[in-house]
Formats: sequence, C-alpha cells, structure tokens
Amino acid sequence: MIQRPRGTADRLPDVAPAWRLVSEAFQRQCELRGFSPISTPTIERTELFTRTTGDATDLAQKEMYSFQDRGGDSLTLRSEGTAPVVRAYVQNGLHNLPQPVKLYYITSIFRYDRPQAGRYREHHQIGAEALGDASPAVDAEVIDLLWSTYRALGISDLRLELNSLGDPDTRPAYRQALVDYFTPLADHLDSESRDRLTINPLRVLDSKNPAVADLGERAPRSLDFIGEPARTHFDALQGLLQALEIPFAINHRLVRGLDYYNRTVFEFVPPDAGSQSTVGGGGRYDYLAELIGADHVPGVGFGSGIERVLLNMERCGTSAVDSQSIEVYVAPLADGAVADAMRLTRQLRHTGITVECGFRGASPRSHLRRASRSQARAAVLIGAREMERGVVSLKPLDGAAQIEVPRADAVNCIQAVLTDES
RNA sequence: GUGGGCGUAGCUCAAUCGGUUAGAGCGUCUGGUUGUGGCCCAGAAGGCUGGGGGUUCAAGUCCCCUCGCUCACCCCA
Repeated sequence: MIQRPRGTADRLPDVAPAWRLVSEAFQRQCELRGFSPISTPTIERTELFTRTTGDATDLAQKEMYSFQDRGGDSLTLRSEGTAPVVRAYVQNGLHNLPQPVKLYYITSIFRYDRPQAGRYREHHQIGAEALGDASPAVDAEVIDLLWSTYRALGISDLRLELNSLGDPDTRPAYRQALVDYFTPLADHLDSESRDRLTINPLRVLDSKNPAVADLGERAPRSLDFIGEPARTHFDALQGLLQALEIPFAINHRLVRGLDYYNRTVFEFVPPDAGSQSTVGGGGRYDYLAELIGADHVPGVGFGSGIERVLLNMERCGTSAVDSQSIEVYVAPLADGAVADAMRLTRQLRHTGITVECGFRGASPRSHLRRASRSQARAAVLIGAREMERGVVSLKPLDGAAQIEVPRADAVNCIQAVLTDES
C-alpha cells in the first residue's frame, strides 16, 4: 500500500482541538499587538534559502527539499520562515507602510532529516517578524509575543536564553578569536567540530558533545567583542525584558543555526533540556534583506514548532476540549423517509443547530444507538406512522419522555427542547 | 548520513522447542425487541503475520535482503 512519506504525519480529528487551541491563542496574542497575518508560497527559489541561511549551515547543505521544475528553475520547499517573509516585504513594497511592519504566520516547514521524537520532515511553525525598525523595543515586543503565547497555553516553565552576536563589522574579530582559541585544542574536538572550525567557527560553540561544550564555556565570549551600538542595544533589551518581567538568562554559547542573525538571538528551552528541545527561537537579522539583493531593512522575529509546543502543553497538563458536538440526530425509519429527514435536517441547521442525519432507512434501535454515540441531546424519528399523520417523534436522549409534534412545528419544538434542557 | 530497538485484525496484544484451520480484548456492523439508545448477551465482518528471497517434510517463529516505524547521535523547531 502507498504510505505517507517518511517524517510526515496525518493529523486526525482527535488532535484538532489541541491544534486549534494553539493557533487561536497565537492569533489572539498577535492581534493584541497589531501583528497581521501573511502567507507566502510553499515553494521559493532555492537561492532565497541558500543565500540567507548560509552555505555552511546544515540546513542549506543537507536538509533542503529542492527540485528542478519543468522550466529548469531550482525551487525549494519552505525550509525556514523568515527569509520568505522578508522577500515578500521587499517585493510588495511594504516599506511604504508605517514602520515597523508586524507580520505573523502559521505554516508548514520542510527539512530533509531523520525523523525522531519531536522532529519531522514536515513540521509546522507559528512565527512572527517585525520589519523596518531597529529599536530594541521591537526585539522586546517580539519576545513578549512568544512568551505570552506560551503562557496562554499553560506553558510557564520555559527558560529564555539570550545572547548578542554583534554586527558584521565586529564578527571577523570574534571569529578569529574563536579560531585562535580552538585551534590549539583541536585534539580535544570531535571531527564534526574540527570541520566547523574552518567553515563556521561560531557553530563549534553550540556543540552538544559534553567535552566540546565544556571548552565552549571557556571560549572567548561574543559579548566581549561586540561594538558599542550592539552593546547599547543589548543592554536596552535586557532592561525592557526586566520591565516586562520576562525572566531570561544569558547563554554565551547561543549562536543559532542560521547565519543571517546579528545582535539579538534567543531561544526558549524546556527545563529538562533534551537534545532537540528548543521550542522556539529567533533573533535580529538587520542584514538579511541585503543578502537577497534588496535595500537595508532591519528586522527581528522568531519561529516556534507547533508539534513541540503541543509536547510542552502535554507536559504542563494543558488539555483542549472538543467544543463542537452533535446536538440533534434525525432518524429516517424507512428509505421513504430519508428525503423528509434531510429536509428537516437542513431546516434545523438553518437555525444554527448542529445536526446529524441518518442516511438510510433503518430500525429505531440502530439509529438510536448511533444517536447515543454521537452525543446528540435529542433524536427525531420519522417513520411511516409519523408521515401518515404529518408528525415527527421527538425523543430527548436524557431519559425524558418521547413526544409527537406536528411536522410543521418540528423546528420550533426541537429548539424548545434543546433550550429547556440547557 | 551513523547506531540501537521493533513490525501479527482499525487499536492494544497473544500464539509453547519450528508443528493442525494465527487467537483475545477494545472498536465497527447486525441481531436479541415486526418502531426505540446507553448496560447486558449473541453473532458477523475484519489478517498476503510489512514485502521479497532462503533453510526445512513444515516458517508468524530461523537466516539474508528490503521497506516502514521508533529511539538516540548529528542538527534543528
């Protein structure tokens, strides 16, 4: 049998309430802050991702779903949320709107990787980007948005980790300092880290190999190399987070996996930090627009994996209830009654009642069993006896007595029964 | 890309040392009542034992390959 592609998931109805809870909570927090929804294509030109995330990143090197279309263009399934939004901002001239332009999205992300707990080839992210304003207050608002969303979902124990990578003019010096520090220690590094040392030295810092991580702790710190403007920015951000009473911790080893970040980077991680534990993260990317050939546009944003948010909700005991349920079940007792059953069903739905209609003439027993299982509060029976006399039988399913009502008054009577009970 | 564990009904699981027609619970459908639900009882449907090859008189069981799931590494959300 043809099965779903590896690392993808069918989302069945039983998980819909939890997903709805997440998306509605996030949308609510976005709207409270004046963020507007945006959606971009599932496919983008491959260069959009390679030029922004960085050639040396794992994402660009081995995780992209890329293909050639029939015209010969190389396209890639969205592997990351930020670059497409920046592209859309520039391409659609959103710099003509009052700045910053604040946008959010709920979308799927594709990365070719071995699936495991909390990691998929297609996963979903809630994300937000604020473009066109370099102020640290925007960083704070974006972090506040994500933090508030987690809180609204009952997740209150995530640790916010923070760091600053400075600006491009100070990056080479820091990079060189790391090379100078790690090179004599190369014997103590794993082969992966040795490779990174030449390609992308910053990445050595966030190795999870305990021995390497230990060396990383004593490595030169980004904050000692950043310039005065970045320092001022970072100090201001910390002050704002304190004013907003959002607890955070500085992590000198936090560098993030994508190359386009500058100044602020942050991650939310659970207290029992496993290996792929990051629930959400982001940062500032003031030079991303230039990487795709546009004018300078400062920006800051984040992405957070919905599947991981759900894992953390479960861990914190947040549960979602299914709000929609059938109120009335209409049961045709003979095939000749199906047409009128469907007509009554539509009349009821027209008044806003949630109705399920049995599709075949069958025994009352069979229909009522279905009605019970559907959680309906009342059943309406239409059989030969009812049709002869122009009535329907109305049976509350809580044990109250069954009554016959004129077909013409059926809708009103059913409404009355539903309101009496509630 | 690397390593471990696991694949039997829709779901959770049995099946002795390799030995008859692969079973049970839950779920589904039907009946127990010629027109009355939940509980109870009965019956039915539902399996290429993931797929292919091999060993054997005989394979769900042993061997090889393959696919899938899963956990971890790597990395990310």
